[in-house]
Amino acid sequence: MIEAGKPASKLKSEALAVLLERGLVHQCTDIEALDNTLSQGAITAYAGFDATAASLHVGHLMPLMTMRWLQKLGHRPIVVLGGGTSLVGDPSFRKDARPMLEERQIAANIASIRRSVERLVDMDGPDGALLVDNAEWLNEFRFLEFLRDYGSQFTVNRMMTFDSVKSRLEAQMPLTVLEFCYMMLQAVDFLELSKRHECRLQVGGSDQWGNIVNGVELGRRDGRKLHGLTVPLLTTAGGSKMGKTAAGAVWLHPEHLSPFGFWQFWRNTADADVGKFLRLFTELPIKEVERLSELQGAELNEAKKILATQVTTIVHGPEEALSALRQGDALFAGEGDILEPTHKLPLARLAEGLGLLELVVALGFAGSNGEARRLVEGGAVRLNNHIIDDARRRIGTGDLGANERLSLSVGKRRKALVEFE
RNA sequence: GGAGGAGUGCCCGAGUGGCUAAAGGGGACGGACUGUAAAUCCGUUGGCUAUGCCUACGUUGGUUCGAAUCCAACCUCCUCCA
Repeated sequence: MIEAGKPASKLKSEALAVLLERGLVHQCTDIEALDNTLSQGAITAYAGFDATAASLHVGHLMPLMTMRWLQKLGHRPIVVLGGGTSLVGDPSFRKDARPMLEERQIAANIASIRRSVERLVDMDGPDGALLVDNAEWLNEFRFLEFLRDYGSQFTVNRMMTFDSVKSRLEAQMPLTVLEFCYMMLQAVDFLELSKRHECRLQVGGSDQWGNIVNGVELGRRDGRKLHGLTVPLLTTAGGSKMGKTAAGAVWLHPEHLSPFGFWQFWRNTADADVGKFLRLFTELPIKEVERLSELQGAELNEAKKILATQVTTIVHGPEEALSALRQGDALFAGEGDILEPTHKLPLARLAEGLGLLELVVALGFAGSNGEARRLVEGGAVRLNNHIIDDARRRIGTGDLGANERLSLSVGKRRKALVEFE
């Protein structure tokens, strides 16, 4: 296995050297072969994402950053949104028997996700990044045809050797045919992309390893030399899976999480994670990353601000990042207020009479009235900078400050400026 | 195929008829302390139009004034034997 973050002086390709240096490489099907391929000229690489939600989240950022680096170094990224595979539904939570998504919903999700992807990779021009939906080809297959063309290329014997399958079987857990076949679909994706766009590299999370390897092998049987690369599974210094907060996932789409909220997430990084995150999620030179990581004590806070601003710039753009930085400073330097509205609500709602609890829930700071009530009774909620501990408090037009706004905070870190219009 | 054991809240796990919205721990959130960090300490941790009501201990029925707890069937997992 390759050690992430170690300098890779023996490598011929700049791209691989950078990815290794950044800590974006976990496993590779054949590192030397990939190095050769990358050093011989521009190639096309792809990373696939589920279209089950309307936004990607920070967990998707590592493969996306990998795509971004590859593009920066002259290669062409393809982002595949799994319109076809999402239709089948992720089978791993089978107990819920949740309804499989409808095509219309998936199409809406894809449109929404596209906007985030456009920021991370450059999709302009004939050599720009591509965004494709695997439903394009997966929907076209007919069952018998699929079995004959691809089913014949896979042996159950081989598929059983994959950890994802083996661990299930060893634990005597049920593994449905659907799940079992999922890796075939992903393998076919890789082959199709190879045929259609000369794609030669697939990048994914480490849980995708088996699926990726299957694609590489399917390609080989078709006379194609394909490569697979996985990014590490990212955990925080606290050992938990990264990217979840009280409010849920840290979304990339501004409608799901405001750029300021996004900035705050990075600003609150634990000391121990700062260096790792700067390396993985920013494009600062490694020397600068090292300098920043070595800051001690309270000085590290500056590094955290730089981290937050850099990542926010990549995901939301420089204006949003600067504005978030300013807001953070204003808010935490003193008794400052939020500068820009973070939420908008119709004025009519206020006229109808709006309960404080209702407002806290509407802003996403609590999942239910009960939770909001506990926060209020615990003295965590401030309205216009005054603690309100009366859960029955109602908000009226009299609470509005300048510009029809009011500020509301929950705890020290979650703040909103609500504009009524 | 046979025998036995298990399924509890976000996770782990106690509970074998009323005192159980369910011990304890983890996580998460809030408070204190700090540097918007960590560690530590304290509090909270099903929902609601709320001194009440509803939902919840694998599923569906049953016994009982009363069930997570007893019974039956089913589903799933584990262990041992074949």
